[in-house]
Formats: sequence, C-alpha cells, structure tokens
Amino acid sequence: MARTREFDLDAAVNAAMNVFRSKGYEGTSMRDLSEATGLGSGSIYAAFGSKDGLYLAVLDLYRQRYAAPMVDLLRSGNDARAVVREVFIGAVDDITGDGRHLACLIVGASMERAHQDVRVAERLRSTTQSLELALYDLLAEAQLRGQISTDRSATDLAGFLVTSLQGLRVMGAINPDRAALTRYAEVALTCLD
Amino acid sequence: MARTREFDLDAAVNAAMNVFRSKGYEGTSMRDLSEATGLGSGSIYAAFGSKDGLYLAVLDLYRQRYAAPMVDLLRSGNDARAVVREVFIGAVDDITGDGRHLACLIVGASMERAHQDVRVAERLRSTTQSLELALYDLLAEAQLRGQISTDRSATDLAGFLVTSLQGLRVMGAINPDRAALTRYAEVALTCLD
DNA sequence: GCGGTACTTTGTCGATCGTTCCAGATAGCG
DNA sequence: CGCTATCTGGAACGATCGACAAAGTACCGC
Repeated sequence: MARTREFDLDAAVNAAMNVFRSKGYEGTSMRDLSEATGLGSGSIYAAFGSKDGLYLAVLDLYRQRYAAPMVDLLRSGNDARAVVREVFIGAVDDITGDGRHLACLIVGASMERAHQDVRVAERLRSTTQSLELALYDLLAEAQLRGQISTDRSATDLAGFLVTSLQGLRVMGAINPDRAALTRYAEVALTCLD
Repeated sequence: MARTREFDLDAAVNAAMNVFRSKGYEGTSMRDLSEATGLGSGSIYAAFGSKDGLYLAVLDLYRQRYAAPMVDLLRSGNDARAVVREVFIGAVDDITGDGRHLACLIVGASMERAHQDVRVAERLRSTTQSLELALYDLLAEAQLRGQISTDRSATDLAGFLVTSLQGLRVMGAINPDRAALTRYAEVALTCLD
C-alpha cells in the first residue's frame, strides 16, 4: 500500500450537497464544487468519476441523512397522528430553518434531473416509495385500531401526505413563511380525521 | 417605420417555454433556444435582451396561458366544490397529458431560479397569490353559504389547496401515474367537507 | 423607385464549462 | 531510511457558454 486518502469523503459529499441545493445541478460548476469541498478537481474525479457521480453520491447522502430518519420516526411505534404531525413540523422547520435558502434536493432533482438521468429518477422513486410505504404501514395499522378515518384507503392517505410534503417544499421556496406553512400542514393532517 | 418583424413573437416565446420546461433554465443553451424558435441568436437578443429576458417573457406567457384561465374558472360563479375539483383534475391532466415530460414551469422556476433572480421570485409570488386569492374568494363565499366546512379559515384552505397542486406537480414528475394522482387530489378535496 | 431604417443573419468574442493529465507531495512497506 | 504506490492541487484541454458587432435584407414613407 501507499499513501492514504487525506480528506473525509462524507464531509466532501455534504459540502457538495449544500452547493447543489442552493444552485441546482446545471447551475453548479466543478469550480464551485472544488471551492466548497476544498478539493482539487483531480481528487473529485478520482473519488466520484464525474460531476454526475458526485451528484448521485449527494442524492444517496440526502436520503440517508433526511429521508431515512423520517422513515425511522414513522416506524417508531408511537401514535400515528403524533408521528405524522412531527414529520410535517420537522419538514416545515427544515424548509424555513436557515436563511441560506437550501432547496429540497428531492424536489429540485425531480424537476431538473429526473427526466434527464434515469439513475436519478430511480433514486427519487425509491426514496419517495420508502417514505410512502412507511406511512402506509403506520396508517393501515392506525385504521385497524380505529384511531384515524377509514374513509380513504391507507394507500391514498399515504400518497396524499407525501404529495403535501412536496407541495410544502415548493411553497416554502416561493415564500418561506413558517406560520403559513404550518397552517397548511395542519389542514393536510385533517385528512386523518 | 421600417422592416417589420418576421416571426411571431408569441410563438417564439411558446417554443422557448417548452425547452425551458424540459431542460430547466441552466440546462437550456442559447443554441437550444435558437433551434427551438428558429431564430438566430441575434434576433433573440434584439427582441428579449438576454436569456434572462426571454425567461421572464416565458414566465409571463405561462401565467397568461395556464394560471389566468384557472383563475377565471375559479371566478366563474359555479359551485365551489365542482370548480375546485375541475381545477385539480385539469392539473392532473396537464401533468400526465403528453409524454414529453414537460415539467411545471412554476415549480421548476421556484426550485432553480427563485433564489437567484428576484424578478423571477416576484412573478412566482404574484402568480401563486392571484391563484390563492381567487380560491380564497370562492371558498369564503361558499363558507358563508354553508356549502363547505368552516373548520378552517378560507385563507388556510386556499393556501393548502395551492400547496397540494404544487405537490401533485412534483409527484407527477417522479411518477406520472394519473390514477394515483387523481386519488391524491380527491383526498385533498376532502378538506372542504 | 429610392433612401433610410429596422430586423435578420452570420461569425466570433472572451469566459467558463466538464474533464484530463501531470508534476510534486506524502504515507506505508521492506 | 529509501522505494514506490497513491493522493493532491493546479495547469491545460477542446468544447460550448452567453453575448455582441457587422453585414446583408426586406420593408416603409416619400
């Protein structure tokens, strides 16, 4: 063996993620990525192969960092209503959290890259489906226990809730008004009544 | 006066809109726009000043072509429930309509351009607010008449419905399943009950 | 019909794009 | 400690970016 890699790969992907979130895929140049990660372009290409490769790594990190904890929360076994509300409030916090205008990578990727890169599309479908499935399991169970409405199937409710989450991200990008977004989220939650 | 303009300005903006919708702002080059509109880049710069200028013209056309008719429908004086359902079904049709994967310009602009160009942000806010206001007027009236629920304010309901519409656009980009989107829309409409 | 004018076309500008390659630096092994 | 495999940062690549100037063209008022 010889010299080992000096930089923290995860930290680099994380830095790249912030750039992609604020500038989009096409709007981000390799120069931007070099500056954000502190790496030379040679190191980036050695580690990820290409700009696309780095973007895919960013998508994976995003899923692991944001989507996976949300799924874990939904599967924690707590009260369905409380857990779903917590997910929505967490999302609103995330949207309006910092002033750096970090758009949702999932929504951005859906609009900009899903139709161009099939690997991106696959990851998006997989990520949203895992979230939808966790919601479905939670809601189906709650319906059996009579804790939420059975007017709509758990499938439709889960899909609708994911749709609302995506909508909140878009609305937050247009107008990051936390109080308003919270009220919209509350209206969405009434579908469980 | 002198030589008249040879091309149809609206047709050119419309062609540019399709390109922007399928490739995004940064992903679209002046060459793409030249080919789509059939104009030389010189003509484009003479007519719109810059790529940004053309993009703003596209946003205005999009509003006039898609958002304005929606507002007109909401203000047509017909039954609130029926009109709102019609708007949602129309949106789902638009999302899943053609196979050309034309993303919603509003959502795409929100994610990619709103944080970079203040003029884009203004147009987005203005467009969504006109839609929200039309919904508010419709729903407030319907509440007075006892036709829909008064559990939530008309303001919140209107905002929530716009949020749902945006969410449907995102979900449609990830997975253009008309039947599923229609069911999600139906769930959203239950907030009026 | 003719001059003037506005529009169109073409070619090209410097800058920047994503990518590749190289020379120097560095850590592990014998 | 020397060797060498690997990593590093930066220079340089051709291609393409958005933008523009000059030349050609068609139309209007006279």
